[in-house]
Amino acid sequence: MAIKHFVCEAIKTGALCPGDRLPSEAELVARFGVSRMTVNRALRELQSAGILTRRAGSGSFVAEPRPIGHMIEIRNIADEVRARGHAYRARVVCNEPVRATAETAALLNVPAGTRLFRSMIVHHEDEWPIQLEDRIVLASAAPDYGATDFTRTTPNEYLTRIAPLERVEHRVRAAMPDASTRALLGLDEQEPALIMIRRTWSRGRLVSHAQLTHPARRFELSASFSVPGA
Amino acid sequence: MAIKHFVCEAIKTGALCPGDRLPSEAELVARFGVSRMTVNRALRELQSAGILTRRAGSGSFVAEPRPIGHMIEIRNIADEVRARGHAYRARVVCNEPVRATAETAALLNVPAGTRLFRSMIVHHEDEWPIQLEDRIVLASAAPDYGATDFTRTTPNEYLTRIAPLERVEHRVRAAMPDASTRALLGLDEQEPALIMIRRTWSRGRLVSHAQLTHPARRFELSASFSVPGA
DNA sequence: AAGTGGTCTAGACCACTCT
DNA sequence: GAGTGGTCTAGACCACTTT
Repeated sequence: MAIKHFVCEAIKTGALCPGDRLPSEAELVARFGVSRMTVNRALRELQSAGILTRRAGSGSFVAEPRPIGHMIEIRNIADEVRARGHAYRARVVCNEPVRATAETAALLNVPAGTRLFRSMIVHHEDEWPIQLEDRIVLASAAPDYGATDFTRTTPNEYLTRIAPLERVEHRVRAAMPDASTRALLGLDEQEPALIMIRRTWSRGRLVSHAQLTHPARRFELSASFSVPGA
Repeated sequence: MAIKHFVCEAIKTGALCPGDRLPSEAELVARFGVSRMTVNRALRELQSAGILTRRAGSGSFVAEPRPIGHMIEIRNIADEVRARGHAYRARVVCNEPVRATAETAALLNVPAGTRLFRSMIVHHEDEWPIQLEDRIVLASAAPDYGATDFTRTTPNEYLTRIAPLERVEHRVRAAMPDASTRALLGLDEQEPALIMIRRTWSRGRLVSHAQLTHPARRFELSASFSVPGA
């Protein structure tokens, strides 16, 4: 439908930004020469897709960037910690431009030698390490990644802000961490870790690969959802 | 809206079952005394919610039981194994009626003494144990649970068939398994396990609590989703 | 008071499926 | 060919928000 396409394109190209008001139904009726029911349906469907918010008496607005967390509640770890009433602190072990090696190239599905950033960050809850984040990022998709202060903003926050998130994939497994990981997370020798591989796509490209290692004792991944319509 | 409510109630009460045909739009127009656009919108919204499937020229039908797996792909373990081209086999360690103890009562949020079923099943992929399923089920919600042959159908399959699934919750963590679990899964002493707690609700009640233990080496939980509209 | 979206009506034309 | 859903029109009344 022409109207949905028009609105989606305007959002993609940036002509319409989150919070912006759309033309009213009446204006779109005039502009596209269709009936109001048609305009109304188009906008209603975009609303139910989470792309617009609408308020009777007020107008239709481009929705804020989508909340990812509905399905797998791995949101912003800093917010999560603070929501529990604890202090959040991050220690940036490294954050530097690198060239893709054979292994990292395979992880991001790019040629060896591609410019990447590699960061390792230990996230703390009240001084307790709760996550080691080992991430590689496509430099062309996030040119300022290396200059970002990740004690103030998390990589995930940064990436979702600069690049529209299209797809996320999580894989979770348990493993015994290696010695250096144990040291960074302050783990006992016998303690297993919950490892999540999180890959994100933007503008059709796989842009980031993160390995998130958690002490098993101090972490649980949860997902909960209702069956729609039931 | 009256029509959506009518259809949903008919499905909930069992008057309409998956695969059944609904009255045509014209019939609903006559029955409810509303215009066809109203009927059409109601049915279209139920379709987009995944409750109906519709085919032009043919009719509207109650959709098959919903695919749970979109968000967390823990589907039917038997199908998963077979999809990998391997043989699936289940060993039922126990499956018996029990009364809720203090602990199991707390897990299902029922009074102690409530009638339950308790089953323990080891799922195998080509003779390799890949999951220990330790489950308790509300007997009043699944009266035939104890008489079901779980070498032929999985508990999850059985439960989703007899009770409309309303809500699922998953919690995942890593842990070192105890000795009896190690024995059932054939694990080494040092091997961590990925433990998923899966709780399911039906008709407003928490009906099942399952602890699924997986050898970490042989298992990965994955979830992948696209951002709608992006 | 003017403008907005929310909802509904009565009618129309079409492509498709079923027989 | 009869019946189905897919889509659209032109008009209406309402509750709400904004000014």
